[in-house]
Amino acid sequence: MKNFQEKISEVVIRRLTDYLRCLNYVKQEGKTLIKSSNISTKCGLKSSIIRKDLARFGVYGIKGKGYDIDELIKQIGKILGLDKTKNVVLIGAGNLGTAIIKYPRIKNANFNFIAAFDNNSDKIGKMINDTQIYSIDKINKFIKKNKIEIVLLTVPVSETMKIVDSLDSKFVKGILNFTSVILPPKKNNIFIHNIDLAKELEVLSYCMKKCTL
Amino acid sequence: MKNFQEKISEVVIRRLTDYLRCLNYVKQEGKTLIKSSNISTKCGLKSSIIRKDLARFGVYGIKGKGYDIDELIKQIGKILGLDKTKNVVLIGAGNLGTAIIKYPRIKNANFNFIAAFDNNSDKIGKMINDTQIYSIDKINKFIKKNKIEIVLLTVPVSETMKIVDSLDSKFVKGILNFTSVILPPKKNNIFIHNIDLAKELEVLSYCMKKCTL
DNA sequence: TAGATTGTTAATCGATTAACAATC
DNA sequence: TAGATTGTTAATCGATTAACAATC
Repeated sequence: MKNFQEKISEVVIRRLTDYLRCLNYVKQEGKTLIKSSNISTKCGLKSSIIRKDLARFGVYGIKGKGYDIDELIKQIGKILGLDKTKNVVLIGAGNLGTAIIKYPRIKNANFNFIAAFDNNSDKIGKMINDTQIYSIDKINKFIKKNKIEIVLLTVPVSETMKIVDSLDSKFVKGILNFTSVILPPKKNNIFIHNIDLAKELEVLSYCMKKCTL
Repeated sequence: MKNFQEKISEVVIRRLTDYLRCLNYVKQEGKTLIKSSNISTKCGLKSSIIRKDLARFGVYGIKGKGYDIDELIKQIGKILGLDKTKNVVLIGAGNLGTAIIKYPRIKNANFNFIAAFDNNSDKIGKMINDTQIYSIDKINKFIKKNKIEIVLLTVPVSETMKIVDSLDSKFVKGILNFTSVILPPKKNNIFIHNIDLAKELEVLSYCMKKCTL
């Protein structure tokens, strides 16, 4: 794999995750080689951009044959940083938080929920799958002890800012924010990605409308 | 507003939803005018692209002053098709489905969950907020009667394909798919948007990694 | 009028595509 | 070797930006 300094845009990374999903699917069918044109059909992209994306990271196939599926999965995983298990914690063990912990694909992607936090005393001490719920007071102690870099935020709007500002940025490097509060892309040197469920509904709505114009 | 035939890309629409969120926020503060440079700071974009996006839809401001906030909210809402309340139904009243119905911003965006469907007899007949849960057997009858165009899908992986294929495409025009199953962007003439929670975690993970290279 | 911010242009930048020589 | 698919180029396409004349 190339030791790239080149700037890679987020769209490329998003495509890479699509390739990975496609590859895992095809692997299950028992195949060992895959053509770029095959990934192309499954992902709804042109085959040339797939070859280009891969070559950009120094990932190559076999001319006349295609790509080795296992090798490709391994390489893309490495690019995305999925080769090592990452411990993450969840703050807010409500419906959304519970759903995320149970979300099937997250475990496959090598993310491990080692703890959840909530301020509801009825929930503290309980489990969601294999993940225990702790009091939110313990959050920074836990983060420090376990060197947690990624936090998923699924708390009510009213709690969001307070919690974000309280997180120890010596350890936390990324927040996935599912609350309706729009946070800046970077704060206290922590990367923040906002996921806005309403936005997706708005975009879908527009796409449907555009079609009938 | 311009009667555009021009092709608008999805990135523009996503920005528009950001503007809308920003505008609603600023409106609460009691302001009536907003400068593009102001939206720009809040959304992390260049001011020129904001003016360009708006002008593309024939939405104009006042030179030397800025944009009228109320007018802008109205116009963007119209572009996105949020001016009329849209009835939507949810299939799968588990944790994720429940969380989505309770998601605060969705109501503001003029989407109305008029029903939820599930196959668990313990849930059927119960309510989530103001939304009643019905047996999934009744889904197509309900869709037909209420002319439902948008379906949110939060069912287990194993159920997904069966349900998608069963939906009456004479009425349903869009599916927001939260399951881990990746569906094609269009099927039976229904627009499908996939929301993959694991993907977002992968992308965040890469962004963090890139930064420390 | 003077000051400010828009609307629009032209330049730049980056991403996608088609095509084909290279080669398994 | 013949057939197939890659890796890469050059062309195209579209999106972003800086700059400034227009004008409230």
